Amino acid sequence: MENIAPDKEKEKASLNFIENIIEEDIRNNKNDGKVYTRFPPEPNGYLHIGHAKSICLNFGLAEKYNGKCNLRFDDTNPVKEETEYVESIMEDVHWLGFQWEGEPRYTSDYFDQLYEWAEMLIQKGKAYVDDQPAAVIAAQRGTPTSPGIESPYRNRTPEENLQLFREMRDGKYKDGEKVLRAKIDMSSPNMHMRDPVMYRILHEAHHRTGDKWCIYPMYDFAHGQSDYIEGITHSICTLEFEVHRPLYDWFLDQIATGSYRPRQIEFARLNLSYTVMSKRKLLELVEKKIVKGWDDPRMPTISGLRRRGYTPESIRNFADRVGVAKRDNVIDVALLEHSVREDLNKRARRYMVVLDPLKVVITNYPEGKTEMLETVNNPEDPDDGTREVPFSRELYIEKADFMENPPRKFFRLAPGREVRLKSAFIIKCDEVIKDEQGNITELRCTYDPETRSGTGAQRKVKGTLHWVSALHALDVEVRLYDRLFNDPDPAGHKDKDFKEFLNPDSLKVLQDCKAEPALQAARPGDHYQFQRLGYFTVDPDTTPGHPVFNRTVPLRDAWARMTKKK
RNA sequence: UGCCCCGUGGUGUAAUUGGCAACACGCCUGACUCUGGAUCAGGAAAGUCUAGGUUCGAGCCCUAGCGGGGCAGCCA
Repeated sequence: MENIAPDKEKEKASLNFIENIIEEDIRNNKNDGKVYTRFPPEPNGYLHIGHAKSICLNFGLAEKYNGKCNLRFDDTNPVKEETEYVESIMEDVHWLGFQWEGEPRYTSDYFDQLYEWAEMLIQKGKAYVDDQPAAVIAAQRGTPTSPGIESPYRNRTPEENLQLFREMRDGKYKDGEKVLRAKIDMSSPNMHMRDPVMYRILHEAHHRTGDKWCIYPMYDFAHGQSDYIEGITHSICTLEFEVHRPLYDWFLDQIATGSYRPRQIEFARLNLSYTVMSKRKLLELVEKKIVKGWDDPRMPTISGLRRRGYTPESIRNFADRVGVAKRDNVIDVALLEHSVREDLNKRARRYMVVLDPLKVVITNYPEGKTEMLETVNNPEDPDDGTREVPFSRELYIEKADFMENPPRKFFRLAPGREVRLKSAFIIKCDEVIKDEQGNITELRCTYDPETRSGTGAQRKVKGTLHWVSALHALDVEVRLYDRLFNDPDPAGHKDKDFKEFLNPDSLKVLQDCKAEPALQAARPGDHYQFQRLGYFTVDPDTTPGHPVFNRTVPLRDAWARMTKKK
């Protein structure tokens, strides 16, 4: 009775600060105790791992609290937005494993309503049309440490404002000639309250509304209202919007009729070491052809990670582990890498592929003979069965698995030494063949027929190598990726451009790799572990006669760590 | 020299809301292994930015500093 499972009690995981807020809101029956979130990207670029954190957060919270989550495209700026991006965003959210409530929403769907609210504010004397150019308005806004001054147009009558605003809408003015501003407080300590712009003139076709509008609402006059229209209860965004919150609330107070209010909550965006995360910088990498596209496997975009071989599960686990808080952070890429290894270790089949081949001839093995050896598909998953791999007289092993003068603790092949060939036999190196320049071109070995795998052979050797039968080998291309930047924080240097830290060796293409024949069946998106090397996935560049693999992440490598230390 | 936010091992996140710092990654040992992977066992690593205060007791509360970040788009 005294020691009954105290552990079970502790199992309730601790909550992050947003969950604490939500649970308190539920306890207080705020907004009828409902939880409704949304993921609101602007369709002006591809989603990256930072968005993945936000997606997991918003959709995850909805799931956890039996709520709903919308996907909403925040498309208030037609000059930057495109349908291409809308599509990639939907694909990425789905791929991560989430389904939004109903149809995707668009802020542009609310343009009529927003316009009505704008007229309402004008009539209430809380908004006015300003004729001044942008530079003048900016100057009048003051600075963070000094108050602004009021526009000479600030006290136009509602009637005049209404007429001017309608003329703006009707296309009577050119871009920049007039704006609609909220009449709040030019001396507010919060810059965003100094009569913020609500509408600007933009004679620009919108990807959804076409030419219907030539005035478009600003973010601040659209976001909270969109939340309100959709019944969002918890509007989660990143820290830089913290100072916008009073304005978010101010606009809502102008338009809301009942007691329902969405609540904005800010959290710290994700930063990853050895990469950049801003859309602007990622765009630059794409436009300057430093990478091959948004889905280049070196990019931190969701599409890049997908092509690199990351799984949705691994990214969701990563997002969980990263946590949610308000302090600035830089997550070690090692955590992301750990998340894929963990996932793929359980699921990926093991295959043998030699990246940098060295020929081995088994001199005591009959010429022309082939035997099929059974091997386990995945030792972590006994249900995944076995397959056969062909063995013959001539094989390839990894160049790095042989050394003529091996250091201590080198468990691989060397003159006179023995190793086990995975799922096959123990072989011994008898002779090293070299060309005139002294390069090793071939190894002559003998095998011990008594040591065939699976026969209960008792002999043990320290090393086990992967190998491929030369006769049966499939030629494949393998792309090895490394971090895109050499610096942990490439964007964090005051007077240096982030591109100065590009890693020149971030991509290495190997053309003559030798794979076991079973890999013939590999299809784009399949995940494999190449025995002793790492996890690899099939690239969409694959064509029938030419398989292409991307290395997702290498295996942890104790030997590499040992040698690096020296 | 205004306003807002933040400050816990190398990194990130916790600490039953005031009870004497935990989890994960990374790192180091060792065991095991037909992957130098995985797994298993163990270890080093913060005394919670600083200084005061309240309290029997403070990472949690108060005060003052210090440090980091954000805010002056007709971007989001």
